[in-house]
Amino acid sequence: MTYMHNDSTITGGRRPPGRPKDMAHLHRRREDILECATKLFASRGFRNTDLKSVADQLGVAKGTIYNYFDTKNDLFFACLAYGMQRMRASIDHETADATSTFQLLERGMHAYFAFFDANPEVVELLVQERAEFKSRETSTYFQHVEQRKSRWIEIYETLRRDGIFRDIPGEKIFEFVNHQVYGALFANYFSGRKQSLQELTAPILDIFYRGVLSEKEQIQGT
Amino acid sequence: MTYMHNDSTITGGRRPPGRPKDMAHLHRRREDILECATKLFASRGFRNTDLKSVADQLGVAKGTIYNYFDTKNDLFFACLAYGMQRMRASIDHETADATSTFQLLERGMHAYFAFFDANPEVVELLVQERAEFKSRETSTYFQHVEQRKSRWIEIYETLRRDGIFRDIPGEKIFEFVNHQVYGALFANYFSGRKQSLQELTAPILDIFYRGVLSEKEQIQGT
Amino acid sequence: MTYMHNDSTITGGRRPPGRPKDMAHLHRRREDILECATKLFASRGFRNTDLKSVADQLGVAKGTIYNYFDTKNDLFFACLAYGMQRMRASIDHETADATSTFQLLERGMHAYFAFFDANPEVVELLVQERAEFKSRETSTYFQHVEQRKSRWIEIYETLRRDGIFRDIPGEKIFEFVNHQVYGALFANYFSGRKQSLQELTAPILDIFYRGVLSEKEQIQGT
Amino acid sequence: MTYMHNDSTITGGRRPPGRPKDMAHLHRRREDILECATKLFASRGFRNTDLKSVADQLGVAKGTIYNYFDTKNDLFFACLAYGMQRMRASIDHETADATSTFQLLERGMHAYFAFFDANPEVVELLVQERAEFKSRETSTYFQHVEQRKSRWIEIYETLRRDGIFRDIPGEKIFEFVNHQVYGALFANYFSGRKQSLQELTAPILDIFYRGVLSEKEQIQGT
DNA sequence: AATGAATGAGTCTTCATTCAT
DNA sequence: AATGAATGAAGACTCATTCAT
Repeated sequence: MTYMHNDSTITGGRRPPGRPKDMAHLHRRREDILECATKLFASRGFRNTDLKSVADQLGVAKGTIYNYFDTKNDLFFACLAYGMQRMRASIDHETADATSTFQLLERGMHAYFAFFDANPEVVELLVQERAEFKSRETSTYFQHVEQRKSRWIEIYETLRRDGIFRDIPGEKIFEFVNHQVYGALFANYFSGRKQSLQELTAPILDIFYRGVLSEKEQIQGT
Repeated sequence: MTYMHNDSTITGGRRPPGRPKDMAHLHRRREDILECATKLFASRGFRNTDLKSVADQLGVAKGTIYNYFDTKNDLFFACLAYGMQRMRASIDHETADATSTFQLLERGMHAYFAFFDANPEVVELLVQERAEFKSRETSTYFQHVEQRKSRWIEIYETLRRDGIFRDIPGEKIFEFVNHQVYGALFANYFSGRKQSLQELTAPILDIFYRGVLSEKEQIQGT
Repeated sequence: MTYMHNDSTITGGRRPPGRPKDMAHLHRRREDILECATKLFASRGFRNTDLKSVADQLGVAKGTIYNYFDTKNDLFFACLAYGMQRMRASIDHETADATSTFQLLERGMHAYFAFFDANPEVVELLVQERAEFKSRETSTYFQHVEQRKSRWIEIYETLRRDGIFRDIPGEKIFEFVNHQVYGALFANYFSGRKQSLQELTAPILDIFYRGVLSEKEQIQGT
Repeated sequence: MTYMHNDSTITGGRRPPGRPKDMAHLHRRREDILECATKLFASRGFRNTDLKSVADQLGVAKGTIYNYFDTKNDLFFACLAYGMQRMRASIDHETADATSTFQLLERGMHAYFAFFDANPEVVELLVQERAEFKSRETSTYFQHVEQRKSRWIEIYETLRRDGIFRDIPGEKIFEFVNHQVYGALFANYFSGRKQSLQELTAPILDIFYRGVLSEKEQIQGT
């Protein structure tokens, strides 16, 4: 049942003339193109990838890609959006049933790292975006960050009010965490070492919660 | 037209007899090209910057650039090296007379941030490098990081041995700090907000040393 | 969506039994395509009109057009032929019952101008033909002219023999008239002024018959 | 003396560095391109001429053309302007020392026809312009016509005031003449017959001045 | 050393045409 | 008969690089 015919026996109306559209096929092909293009953009860079090579890789003609995306730029932005959407879905899914704030933070960070461990191309796409499209005021990634920002700040402020966190503005904490995961992400893929990010979750949270100073020093430092 | 320097103000002395072979001029022009190219590569991106525009901006012919650099790629890598060299010099200068480990860490981070506050183009160059030259195994920046790595790890290990730092491997700490400053750097310039990085030094170190948990919580957590 | 005609209003009668083989529909659709294509070719130019836009305008798929015309070129030539045929029909109709030579000339010129006042697209088609299909030895329009030529020359020769026209070869007169109407036609539409051509009939004939010189001068000039 | 060096012995100033510009060469090459492109645009049509073929014909690389003209459209308009400029120069030259109005009219018409006899490509360019660039409100040719219009109308009005021409508005006469020459021009080249236009001058003026009706008829018609 | 005209390989994009359904 | 996704040849334009002067 891969075909989605207009079933005249159900609609009772007249069947439109001509070959019916195979929506499933269209949708699948669109995603094939996105996935293939994402991989090539990521591995060679946006400017070093010509659509001919995307088409070749897919086993279709160059013109076919233009049936799905108007320009090379459009295709790129669609890849970006597709990647970010998958990232959000992945994180949301993993954090959906967290029962405590600490669990939420841990699962969120873990899901974030896990996603990029599994989809390193998406990081490359973010880099490509900033490299090629300087005119765009904010990057796609930061639009995502801004969306989540207030929610996290609220969480941190609550922990602070409850005496669980020290007296540090929620925004500062957010920034700290944000920089840490962002730095881990980019450092890892920029450096060319393809080590696991997920494993960083525990050590990061340890230092984040307790700092590096020994108990003795912390007391003295007060 | 800014490249017509009065060389005597630089050499300060009389011209030697015979054919001058004006090395100062050559050197100065080389740097002019590097600075101009850096700005353009940073603001428009490597691929969106053609050498004609670099030449125009300098008030020089395109061919002249080829007298100083063999290819566009070479020019780019020279810009990168020039930027990194200035970064190293700047940090080294600021940290030269630190009297304690804590001071070294603070001054180092501050100098690092201060440099990029003053030279944001260099960050862009690092991004451009990863975007365009995927083949290069490690980025210029990470070559720098690797150079300094062992020195910092040693410092952290000493602090750990002396009971000043908790029992965390020096490498983990190094990674944490590294990710933090790297994340701050990129997050700031990627996001398009051109806020000051220097101001981050204190809050970062505060959390880095003491963590976010309140005293009460830290004891309970033990 | 204007192509869905109620065929019964055209045939006026009941559908014959058996497979209808709806010829009227086919014929009507062919003309719809011709009219739509004519308009687009005329307003955008042959090369700037893609068949997709013709199909879109008709509310039909691109492939449908290929059921009626083999190639884009064929479609264009069919538009041209359709326009010329309508022109001939229009002129023939208007001049059918002329009772004198002078009336024939006047009505013919008027009908000619009236047709192009009402169907300016046809002029554009003639221009497009010469612009794109240089290889064709003679243009469609001149095939038409050649057809009528001998008839007019005969008329002019008769008037000359009868002493009504001066002693000028019929061919020269034909050429003069031809150039005048042709020039008026193109000048008008090329210039972008969409003024009425019909109104030119009287002033043209006046000068054509009597010249511009005053009586006194004509006598002197003899 | 084909080179135009900056002669330091004359200017007394410093010679600018680098290879001096050879203005004569640049100018000559520009014209070579214009002439070659004009011929190809005229013989194949604008859309059927790719710049590669222009370059090949000239024995230069495609890129060279782009050093002289920014786009294919620009090149086309430059060809058009170049042709019109030569036309104006030619007519002006031939009519410069006309001693009477009649002589001016005759020489003007003759020069006009002679130019297009010698440069039929220019007509084709005018056709191409209307075929491809419909958006342009008025064609290059009609801009020329408008420029000359008032001058001719004045001449016709004077002849009318002096009783040499009949009582016909100068504008009507201008239009008549304009249509006649324009029609002759286009009819000739559209028809594919490459007959001489110059020879039309006399018969045209004959009918224009005296009309086709015999003396007898003219008197009766009054 | 400096100049800048010339080069031509490399790419994006368009669109007439085909054909399976 | 109608549909519209797929095709791929064609062509405009860019720009790093060369080299004669």
